[in-house]
Amino acid sequence: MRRDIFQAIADPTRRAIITLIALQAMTPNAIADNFNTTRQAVSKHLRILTECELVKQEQQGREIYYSLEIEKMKEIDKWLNQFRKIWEARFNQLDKVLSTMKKQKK
Amino acid sequence: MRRDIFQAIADPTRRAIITLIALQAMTPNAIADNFNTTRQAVSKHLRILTECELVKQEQQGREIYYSLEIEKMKEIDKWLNQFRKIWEARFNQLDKVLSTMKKQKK
DNA sequence: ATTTTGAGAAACCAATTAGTTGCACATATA
DNA sequence: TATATGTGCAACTAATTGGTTTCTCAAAAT
Repeated sequence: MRRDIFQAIADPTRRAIITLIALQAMTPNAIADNFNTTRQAVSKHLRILTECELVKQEQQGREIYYSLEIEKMKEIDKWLNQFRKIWEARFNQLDKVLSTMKKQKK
Repeated sequence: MRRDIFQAIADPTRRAIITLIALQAMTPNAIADNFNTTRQAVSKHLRILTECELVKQEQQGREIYYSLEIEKMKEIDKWLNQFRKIWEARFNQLDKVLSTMKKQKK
């Protein structure tokens, strides 16, 4: 069962977890407190996020702190890049149209 | 059945379709030729992509041309923005300062 | 006018998913 | 030492998913 980053962020709960631990590491229990679900369900999400290396863990006594592997998020950004080129090209075209309109106005 | 853009791009075939029609509109049959699957399966993917407004269609005789709604892709970029701030901060080596502060907090 | 082609919709199926409950195990705390 | 707490894992379930096959309909081609 190959885990994929796009599949990982497809679930709204997982996206919320990602946002939650982006700035500070948290334990599964602390994370679960923020959702209307059980700790075990959160644990499963964390496992999926860990499998695709979006999240790293740090054991501290009997607690495990989970935090975001921010570098991995860049992969989405990288995929988006091909489309960014397109929408920037469109914007430049619009820019040309607008400047042409301005010239005609004069 | 609420359609969500993140769920839409979770499937690898759908991501490939998006890339395929990003630059030029294509018919379902033409799209299906590029994959090892039936036209009907592609048709289902296109329905999902249409439902979340990632794709628009243009009828031309009995053919239907599908093309990417590039503006919608910006929503992913918008969501990524919160993390972009973090990785840019990390680039400025601010992360070391922050993690030191967190440890002292404990 | 008949046949071919392009396409969506419905019914069905196997696989996967997100969630639950119950368990085991290690680490704190009394 | 006995108990409470934090966690992961396995088994199970209901819902969803991606795919196929079959059907219908409309537009082109013969």
